[in-house]
Amino acid sequence: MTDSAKPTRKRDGRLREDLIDAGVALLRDRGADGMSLRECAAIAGVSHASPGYHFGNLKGLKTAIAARAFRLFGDFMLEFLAKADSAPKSQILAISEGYLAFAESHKELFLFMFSGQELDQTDPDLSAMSERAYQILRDTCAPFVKPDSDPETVEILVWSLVHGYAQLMITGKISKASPGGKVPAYKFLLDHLDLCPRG
Amino acid sequence: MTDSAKPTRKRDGRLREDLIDAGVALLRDRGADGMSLRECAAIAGVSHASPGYHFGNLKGLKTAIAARAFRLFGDFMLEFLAKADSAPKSQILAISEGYLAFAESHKELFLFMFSGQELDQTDPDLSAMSERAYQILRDTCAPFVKPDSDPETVEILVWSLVHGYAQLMITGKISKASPGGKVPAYKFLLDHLDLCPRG
DNA sequence: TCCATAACTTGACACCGTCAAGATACGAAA
DNA sequence: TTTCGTATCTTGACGGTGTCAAGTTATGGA
Repeated sequence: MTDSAKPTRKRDGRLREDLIDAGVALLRDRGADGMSLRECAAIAGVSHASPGYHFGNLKGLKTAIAARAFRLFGDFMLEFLAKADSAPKSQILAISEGYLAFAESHKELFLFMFSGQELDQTDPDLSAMSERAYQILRDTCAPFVKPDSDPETVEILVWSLVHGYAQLMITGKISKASPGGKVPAYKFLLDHLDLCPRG
Repeated sequence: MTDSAKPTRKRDGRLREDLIDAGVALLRDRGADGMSLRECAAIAGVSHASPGYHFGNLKGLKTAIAARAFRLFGDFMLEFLAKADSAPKSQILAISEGYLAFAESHKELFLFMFSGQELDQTDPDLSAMSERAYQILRDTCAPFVKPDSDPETVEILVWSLVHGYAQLMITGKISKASPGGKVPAYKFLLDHLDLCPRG
């Protein structure tokens, strides 16, 4: 027997991923308001009520899309981390570069994730992927946390700066990029944070 | 004759404000997805197509709501500025307190403004009100801009920190408030910014 | 008095999310 | 091999939504 209640019919569970793919594509092409269960169904080539079966409701599909987005988001940061040297400051810069690269190359997803959409915050996939992303930040900030200090302070400092920069960047409010592009501009900002690794 | 094409009929232009009021109320009570042209019309006591006449389409109403929100947002910052002493650092803290007070007391509006909603960015009201809000930040940051430096650097630093903090605060991601509440916690963060007023 | 027009209504249309009910196909059981 | 249970998907319906066209009403000016 199969070892669990895994889907066994028709598309063998492939449809769920296809529907998320369709949702991501619609999000990219038409924005959050242009995505609908029925349009996703049409793109995936199934009937209009099929997404409802798999995701319960629109909120369910949006939650699945957000989970996928957070996974990709974490992947970006890990990828840049792996390419950087191990000095704490370099690592901070690396996750920031990953953060900004994701925001720029997946603008719609980035806005969607942080736009206060109605999502099912109890969904295990979504919470696992967003926890994972936050843990990457937490780990990278750890060397800067002073022994008897709250880790949250450093985390909020770094997160706020990079997130704010990303938001201003993708909404076009950062007009004049520094010579050398946006990452050098961000690095310049980062130098204004009072951060020093302990020990 | 009247001096322009000002509204002269029936509700004498009061309806437009009533519809925005209704939209703000719906936004507060049911979130962005719970607001509709038809529901606003019902609350204001007019027919379902009346909002379309005044705002063109849903995007138009959302734009008008965002403009109102930015005005209120600026008012908050100005109010806190007026109560603070004139030392540059105190002024920075004051607009930050206004920023955080607005985010906390008008959470739905705050999320709406910065959620990448489809808004008509060419709308004169919206751009005037968001420009005004940004100008308050700009003016307050001015004393910290070094003579041959880009003002944007300080502005992005301050804005990112307070905006990131606000976002984390209202989405419940800042768990343990410092003793004394959230503003002292923010002030503690602010001290980690490498800011010093020029001569 | 008449008229142009702003302000609003009515009615229609396509699209949407959601639900109930039916169809289908496959693994397991006999 | 036949039967059966169930996961998967379809069909059809419902009320709600944005938007448009056309009609109505009221008012200030000619």
